[in-house]
Amino acid sequence: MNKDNPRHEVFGAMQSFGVNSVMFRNAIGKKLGLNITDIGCLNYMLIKTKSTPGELSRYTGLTSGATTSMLDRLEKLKFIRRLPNLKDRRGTMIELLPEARSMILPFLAGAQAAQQELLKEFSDDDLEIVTRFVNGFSKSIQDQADQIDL
Amino acid sequence: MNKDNPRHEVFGAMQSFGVNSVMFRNAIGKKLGLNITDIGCLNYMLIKTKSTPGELSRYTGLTSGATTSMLDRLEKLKFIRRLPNLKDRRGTMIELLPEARSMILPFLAGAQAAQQELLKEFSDDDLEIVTRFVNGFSKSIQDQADQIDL
DNA sequence: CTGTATTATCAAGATACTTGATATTCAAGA
DNA sequence: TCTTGAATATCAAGTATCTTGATAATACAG
Repeated sequence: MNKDNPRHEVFGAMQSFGVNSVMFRNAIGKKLGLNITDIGCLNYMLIKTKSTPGELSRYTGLTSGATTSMLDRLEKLKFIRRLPNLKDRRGTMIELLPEARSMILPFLAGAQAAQQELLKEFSDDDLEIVTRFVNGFSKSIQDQADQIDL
Repeated sequence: MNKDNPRHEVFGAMQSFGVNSVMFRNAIGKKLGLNITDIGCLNYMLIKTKSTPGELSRYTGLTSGATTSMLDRLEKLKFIRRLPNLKDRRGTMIELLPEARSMILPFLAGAQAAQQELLKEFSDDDLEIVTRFVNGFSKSIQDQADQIDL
């Protein structure tokens, strides 16, 4: 394992990104007066828009009981709402409310602007390479997570 | 904002990676019988090897009091140890114990193997592009996090 | 249909977190 | 040097959150 080999720097970059992502959402959570669990859930909802308690339970690592009370908090705060799940009458659909989205987006604006600038430094071919790598890397840890859960 | 534009797929890939990272470390934490906070801390320590309570407090989003008791737990479980901070006698250095590392690494092995395979599909030039993009993206959210904290 | 699994919720008890106070040390300036 | 204000980590008390185990409703497989 040669650490001077540029082929290994990319792993470090991915790790740093993971760390910075966490610190980023924690910073937003603190501003909104939310605990770490709740802002983690909202971060996920911001990406997925719709989800279910079961899925959120798997993402957050919480038990189903804790997930219920997390959703109770977020519902009371008008960040999400529960809807009937038409595909499974036992279940519930969780929806991020538009007002919640507009409450969070301002915190992302600066980063998004910087990301648009970053994009200009790369060709379409470049970005195809990046996407392919990141998706591959992402899959490697997703497969491993599934393996561990089995 | 054209969603069919491949220039936007790369953002989705980064988001998915962030989500998968969280689920990955939660899966490992569950196997080790650790709570979400503690596995988050260990994940960070696995990257940094050495840290301080203050730094871990900023990463986890915990207050200093909660950080102290988190470190008490991890110290009792022999995952970390506290050492005197030679550069600041108020402070403490936190060190990941080698035994802890060897306890966690087996869970990463499968993913690391897949990542080595992935690496083969990319040239050095490709990887330089990926690294540059990921670092730039990482910086965009780090800067924004700093901005929010101020 | 019948039995088993899955989904989400609830209540009680266990765990972890926040707040505010404290002691120590640092860093800057008189 | 000596003083002052800030930063480090810890602790104890009170609060918030989480886990566990039980429950009801529905899905799904045989």
